[in-house]
Amino acid sequence: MEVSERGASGNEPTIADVAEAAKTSIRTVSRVLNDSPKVNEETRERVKRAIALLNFRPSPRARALAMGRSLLIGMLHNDRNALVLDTVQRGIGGEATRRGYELITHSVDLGGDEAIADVLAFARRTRIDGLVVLPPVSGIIGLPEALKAENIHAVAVSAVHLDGYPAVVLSHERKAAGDVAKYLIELGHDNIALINGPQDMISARERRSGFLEALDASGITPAMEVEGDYTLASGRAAAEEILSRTSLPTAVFAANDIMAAGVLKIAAEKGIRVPDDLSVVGFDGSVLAEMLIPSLSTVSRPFGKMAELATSHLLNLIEGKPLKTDSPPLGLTLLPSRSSGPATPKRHSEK
Amino acid sequence: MEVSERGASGNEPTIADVAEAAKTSIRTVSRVLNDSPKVNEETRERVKRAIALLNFRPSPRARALAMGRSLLIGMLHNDRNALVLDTVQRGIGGEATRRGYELITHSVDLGGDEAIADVLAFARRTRIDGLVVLPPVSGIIGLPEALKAENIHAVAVSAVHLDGYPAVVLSHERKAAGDVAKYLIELGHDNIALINGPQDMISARERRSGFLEALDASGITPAMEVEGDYTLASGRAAAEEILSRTSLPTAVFAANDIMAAGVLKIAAEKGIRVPDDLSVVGFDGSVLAEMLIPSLSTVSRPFGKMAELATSHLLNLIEGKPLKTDSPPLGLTLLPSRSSGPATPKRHSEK
DNA sequence: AACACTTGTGCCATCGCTGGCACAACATTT
DNA sequence: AAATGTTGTGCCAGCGATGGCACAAGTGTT
Repeated sequence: MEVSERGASGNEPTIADVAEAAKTSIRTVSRVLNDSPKVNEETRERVKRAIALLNFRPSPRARALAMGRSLLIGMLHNDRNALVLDTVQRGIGGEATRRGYELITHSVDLGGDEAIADVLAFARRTRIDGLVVLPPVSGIIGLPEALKAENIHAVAVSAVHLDGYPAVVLSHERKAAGDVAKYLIELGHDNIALINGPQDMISARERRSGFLEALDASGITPAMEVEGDYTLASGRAAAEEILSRTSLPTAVFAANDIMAAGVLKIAAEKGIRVPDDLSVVGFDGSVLAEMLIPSLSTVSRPFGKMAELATSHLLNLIEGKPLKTDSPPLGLTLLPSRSSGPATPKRHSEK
Repeated sequence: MEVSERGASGNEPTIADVAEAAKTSIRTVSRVLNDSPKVNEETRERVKRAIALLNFRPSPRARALAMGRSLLIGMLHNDRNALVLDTVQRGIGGEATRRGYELITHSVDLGGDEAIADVLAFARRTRIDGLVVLPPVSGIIGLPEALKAENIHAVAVSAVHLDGYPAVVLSHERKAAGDVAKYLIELGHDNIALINGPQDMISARERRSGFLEALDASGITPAMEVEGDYTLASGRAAAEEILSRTSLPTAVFAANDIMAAGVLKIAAEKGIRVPDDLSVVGFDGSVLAEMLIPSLSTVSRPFGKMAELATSHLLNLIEGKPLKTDSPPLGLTLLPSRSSGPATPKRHSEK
């Protein structure tokens, strides 16, 4: 009776109210909520009607406390430019919600040993059940071990397989970068400059070596290599360096779209026509690509799908279900656009 | 004793372990955790040492259950504000964490009546203590009333005061749009086209009327107005329409940076030089602005600060503290760049 | 010396749910 | 007819914290 009074007092209905309304016990209602098979069909229906009638939703906090889990997962990211964050967050959040979890995001400042401590503090404070680790955070060395030591489930998205994580959703950036090289070679380019990403990041190294290997397979040596840090300023600086020489390359591959944007800017300033005098290809497939002039040829990555897949793995891990990592790897796609074209002989060329 | 055994078994320490280690009661430890004044200084120190020794962190779930709150706040995002998501999330998350809350994100699809139902379902499901509502979601009509009916605290960020929300952090977009108009007028422009945002959105209406009022104050009538929907495609379409006429405007004001990017693209295609033949100004101050060619003149908004302020208000509301809405409104800043310049007489002009 | 405060502390119930176990009711085997 | 499943159901004890209340000890008042 006290129970019914509480329920009627304007607060949220509780499982006890449902039990009373369905004329059964709290335990049975709980079984219905958790899809336990040991419930009579008729009883189950009665309970479901009561739930619908009262518009009852179980308290996640109480469930979490009783189950010894938080029903919360975390996501680690670092994307100051936020070109993909929304998409990724939708992917993770959607899958999490579907399976009864909620998402807490945490942005990590890279660099320094503090990053790991920061992540651990976040995980302990929130008591999340698991963590989806996105690039470039997944590249932090020692993080999977630190997480394992604290018994925190984690699944990573990365360009290469990472030891330490129980599951990694791979983004075959090496291959995709090779595809870019082949594409440029087919267009007749053999005088190609690279603007690499920071080489302490795994994905940046992959993009570089994939590109170089493909060049090498055609017997081509890059005209020049410059390292940037994925920012616009570094793309501009690299382009200044590359485009100030007397002998210009006919193509530039920048390891991300933002640096490619820098190249386009410098080329425009110097009166170098893209793609007539210079082909430019980026990497990321970000929303930026089609906003640039000319539209940037780039490689699109299915971030959303990858994030969703990683989340699915993570939840299986948390719930002790088999990981089924047999799903085919998601491919990256070269999206040729207006910033790249056939190589043409130039005034400056030796030949 | 059972308690200590449990504590020693490798699990997280609980408040009972701390109480035992500090040779006091659970209740007193709880008081220390909650900064209750009724604790002897010496006892408090002893408890604090025990907490540090055991590396104890109270379980948010258990606290939440006992306090009848979730200690969670929600944030609604949408792909329309994808470019600022990271900044906004940092602002909200930082303030929330500082005050003992965590942030749960939820993406909302605009359009349709489902949006409101979706938000309510999210709020009920998660039992969040409050909601920070950002544009464009804050523009949904009827949302504050729906939230109030469900007793969900909410604070909005918006371009205009919104009835229904107990607190609104204002972004003076009307004034800022007026500043853009004055800026263009000072540069000598009097033949100006507008690409407005979708007029069912409050901020888009504010930007439009602020701009038009300032033009009017100088006795200028816009050469043309086209409505877009804040996407690149709509910016392109609008630009096609505006720049295909025989008499070109000398300046275009696009209601957001993405549409302005579309204008730059069409202008480039048509051989219209920016800023020599045409000045272009956007709105948002997004990362995009400096990546475009030429760098886009735009209006920057302090999203991060606004989000943080909104969060602070929200938490005060939740905790029953006074709202102190006396803080000075945060200003938007016109950032002139390379895409705008003095008006010059043109071949096509009548004059 | 008796009374009323103030200050600090601890016991117990409670938040809303799940897990373990007992057990009633009925069907199936020996 | 007794022994043994098989289902479905309910009771009770947690999960880890907070809130209300009682109360011991120290201080100040008549």
